Amino acid sequence: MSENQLENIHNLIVSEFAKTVEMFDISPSEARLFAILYIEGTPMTLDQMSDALGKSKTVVSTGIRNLVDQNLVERVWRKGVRKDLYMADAHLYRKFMNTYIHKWIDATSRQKQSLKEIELMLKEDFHTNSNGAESKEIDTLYTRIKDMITFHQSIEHAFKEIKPIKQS
Amino acid sequence: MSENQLENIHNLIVSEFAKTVEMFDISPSEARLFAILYIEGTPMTLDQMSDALGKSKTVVSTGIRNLVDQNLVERVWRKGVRKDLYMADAHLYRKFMNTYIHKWIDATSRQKQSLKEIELMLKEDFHTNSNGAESKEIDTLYTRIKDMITFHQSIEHAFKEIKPIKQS
DNA sequence: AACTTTGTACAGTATAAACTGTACGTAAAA
DNA sequence: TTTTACGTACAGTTTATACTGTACAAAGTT
Repeated sequence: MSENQLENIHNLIVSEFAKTVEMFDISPSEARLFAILYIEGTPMTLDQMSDALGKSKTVVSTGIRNLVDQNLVERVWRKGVRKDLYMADAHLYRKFMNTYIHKWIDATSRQKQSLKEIELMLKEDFHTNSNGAESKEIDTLYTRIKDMITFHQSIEHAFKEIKPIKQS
Repeated sequence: MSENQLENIHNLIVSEFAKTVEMFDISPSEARLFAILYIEGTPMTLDQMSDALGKSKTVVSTGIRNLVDQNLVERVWRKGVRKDLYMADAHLYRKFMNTYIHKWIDATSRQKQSLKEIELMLKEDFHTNSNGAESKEIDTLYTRIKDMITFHQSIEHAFKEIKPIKQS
């Protein structure tokens, strides 16, 4: 009875935290996998995770690989244990938030660059030869591109403003 | 030839900007719809958008509704025009970034609250009656919940640090 | 060496999301 | 009023995603 109740609470915590992890662009299944692993605290095998997640071992295998690739989970070694063991990284904020911020900054600066290149193309091709109807569209395109670049600069600035916080 | 080239550039810009819009959790199709509308600058009808998007009118209809619901697009009225006209809001940063920040802050504070409630449940149910094996699990759960709450506080703090920027 | 066990690739299946076309209510035009 | 045009609800279809189970390679055990 109390046994069961504790299991319920455990489950509640996992579900709640999985939602948080999902917010960082991680799929529901993998988010829950991470949550299970994180809340467990100790290293787990694929079979244990498969049990806890209620999904096949294949799902866990590929899911774990993605999480490892994203540097959120690491494989640990323990003497005398044959199976692979995995453990969630404890530094939640550092791992999640910093990666997230960098993802935004990278994407936005890359896209800003693309827009600038397109802007150049427009300049080179059309600053001489443009009849009436065309030149009007070209003008609006210029305006739009400028606004979009400003937009990206604002985004970049916003995310750069976030300072990494030291925490466990 | 130059006609066609301009169309190509137009298309490049749309594609590039659609990627940006997708980053704000908007589906690819709706993101492109917004990009088309934004770059066009002038109000468009459903049929025009359907043409430009290359998808059926139904898709545009539902897509536009979602964008309107998210306050990114507004219906405009023009004398003598029978069809509905829609226009993308020009205030990119204000509309996208502020909504996005608030979404994060709302979600994280809500989840933090849930975790605190679960923490209370744990306290009430288990501070007296806990045998050995159980009490160990309860302890780790406490540690985890505390860490998760700290995590949420850091997220909340980070997003609140972003100041809204005034721009077109 | 033969025999187990473990992790993952792959193919097939189930579930979910996106899209199309028809049908219909509503409102403008004749 | 009748007719035409517009927007959207809905059902059906296509396409993408998530998942399962088998099969196999690699490593461990006897």
